Amino acid sequence: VTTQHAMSQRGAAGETVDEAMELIRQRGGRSTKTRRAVIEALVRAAEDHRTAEELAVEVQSEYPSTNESTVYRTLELLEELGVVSHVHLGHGPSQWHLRQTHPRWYLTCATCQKVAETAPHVFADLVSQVADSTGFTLDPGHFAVTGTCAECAARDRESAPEGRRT
Amino acid sequence: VTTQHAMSQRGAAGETVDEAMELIRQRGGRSTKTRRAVIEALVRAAEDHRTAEELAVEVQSEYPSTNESTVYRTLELLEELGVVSHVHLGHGPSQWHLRQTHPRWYLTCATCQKVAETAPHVFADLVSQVADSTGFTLDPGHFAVTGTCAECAARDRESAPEGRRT
DNA sequence: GTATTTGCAAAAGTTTTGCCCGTGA
DNA sequence: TCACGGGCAAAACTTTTGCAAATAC
Repeated sequence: VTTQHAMSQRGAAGETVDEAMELIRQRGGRSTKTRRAVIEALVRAAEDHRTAEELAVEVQSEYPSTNESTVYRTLELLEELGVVSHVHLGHGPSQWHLRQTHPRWYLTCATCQKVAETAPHVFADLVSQVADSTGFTLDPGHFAVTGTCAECAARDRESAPEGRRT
Repeated sequence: VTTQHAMSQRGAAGETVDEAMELIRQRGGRSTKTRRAVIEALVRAAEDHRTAEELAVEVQSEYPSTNESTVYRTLELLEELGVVSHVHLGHGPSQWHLRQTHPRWYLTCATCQKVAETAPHVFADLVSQVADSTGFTLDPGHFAVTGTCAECAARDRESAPEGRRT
């Protein structure tokens, strides 16, 4: 799930953190070590995702008393500020990441749980067609689209061409 | 969320139920009143969705002692048999329905929770492009795609053109 | 100094599991 | 008969909430 061009979110890594803290302050919030540590952990994750629990563990390595509920509250705040987003990749917990400048679609294999991302242009026509026919503006990255990856499809084709599990 | 052509799943309503019970028996399972009642409730739901809890309430009106865990176990069994599917329309509980012969995509408005369905042809190009570029066979109906409906987009445009909530 | 954040503990919401009795074939 | 299914209670898992103590400004 990791790709290239790691942290070109909005300048260098440190900038992202400082800008986020600045946004919090502008909004009347306070700049705390825990909040900064959560953002830093997400910057380190780069193009990867992290669950709230994983972030809590990471933050705790620096500030051991950090509670998971604080991480949840911080993520909620950062999401309101547009700094982070969460995506549902499957049946497990939400996955968090810095908000991307280029939205993407996530595909998860219903059989092996592998996650693939797709280039935005693949969806461009779809987005405009849906907008025209239904008035909906699609927000691609919030729920993954499930499917079956090439390998699992090949394997399934041999054994049981019946039923469908997810 | 209800549309026309109610129960043309595979023949008439009763047939669907009998066929499902037959599948259960073929597999070595037993034909019980509770299992039949769950399928009947889904047939009555037609094109609509039901949560496990809603199904439990409905079944309990006929068999009051029915437990929710039995409904979950029945749904799991029926899903393995390919009779029913569940879809995640948003952050709430799974939504269940008879497996459709025509798969569809669900769009949920992240702001007002409204659910729209789209004609499959809108996604046809997407499905083949994704297959070509990634090898994934998309299974459209398992996770809804979120977005913003026309009304909510209009309302948002007036007040806060900033941030993004979901 | 005081409003905001945090840790802690408990609860909420959905789904799963263990166990033992009841039921279908 | 006897393996399978169901009721019940408890647990698992993720997330939210209330409250008092700690912290930022």
